Amino acid sequence: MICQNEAPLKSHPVATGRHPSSRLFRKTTVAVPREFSFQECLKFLARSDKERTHAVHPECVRKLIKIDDEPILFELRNMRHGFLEITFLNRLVPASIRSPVIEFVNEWLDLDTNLSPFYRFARKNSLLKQLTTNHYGLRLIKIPDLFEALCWAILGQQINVAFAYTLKQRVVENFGESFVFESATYWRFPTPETIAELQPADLLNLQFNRQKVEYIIGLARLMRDGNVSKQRLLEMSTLENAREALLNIRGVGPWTASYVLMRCLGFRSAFPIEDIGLHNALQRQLNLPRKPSLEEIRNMSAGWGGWQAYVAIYLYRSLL
DNA sequence: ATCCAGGAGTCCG
DNA sequence: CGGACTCATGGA
Repeated sequence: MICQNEAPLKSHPVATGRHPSSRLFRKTTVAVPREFSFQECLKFLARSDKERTHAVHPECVRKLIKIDDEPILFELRNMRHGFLEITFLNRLVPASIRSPVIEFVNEWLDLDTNLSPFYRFARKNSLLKQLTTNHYGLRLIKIPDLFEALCWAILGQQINVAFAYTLKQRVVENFGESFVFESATYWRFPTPETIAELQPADLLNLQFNRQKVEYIIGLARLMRDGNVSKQRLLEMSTLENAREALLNIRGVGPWTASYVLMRCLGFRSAFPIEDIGLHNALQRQLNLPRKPSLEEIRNMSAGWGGWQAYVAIYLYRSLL
């Protein structure tokens, strides 16, 4: 019931008002690329029932974002025939908001990437062949918010993922911004400005250890003060330069840097090779008696044709 | 109970 | 520079 349309709606985009400049939209559409499966993306997004920065339902996903300092709650669903439908739930929006939302969706689900070369490449490699067959159409699902991506990686260091989601849920519900719609609450990850002002005890109470508290508050201050920004990282010409900049952040080591290069900054050749979850996934996919060594993985991944980040996402997916 | 978990910083030689 | 130690708690 949550995902049903409330009222009959005209074909998209639904506009009101007489003048083009004042048109308001309730819905819009996004074209999807080849090699795309909305259900595979939903499955990935639904990994944890403790995730609060989006809400997955059987046929759709809802997310709260902010555009021009305005909260925008939208719903994404499959339309078939190569389109996704975006419904603006909390208000009608002008084109000046519709465009950035479409842009956000494109980035979130990595819709601008042509996966045909990857899928052709994968046919020649038994591991990649089985991953792309089993999870056809899965995209590199991003965490577009740099602060959220870095915090999520830091939270995930050296603890099991289930507990990491518990910690993330607590941070979001204690310090994030929320919006209530139809008696459900939707959340945004807290801003650096908010976290930068916290006392260590605020996070220790949520069962963070002292290291993570120090890392996350320090990171929040760096970002609040403009010393670290997504734009600056994206302006760096190469993966190596962005990686160096990330490694300068206290609490960000090789794994976290690669993870964020992949999940937030969209570098398709980034690969968090130290990731225990990926080691387990590789062991299972390759039927190995033990986890592969770093050197074995380095050798394998060197042959993944610049699609390492996609391989990582498909490997994570294989664990669900 | 015991071991592991989608690591990173520090210290030591 | 490479290796050992510490952090610190939930899940299985």
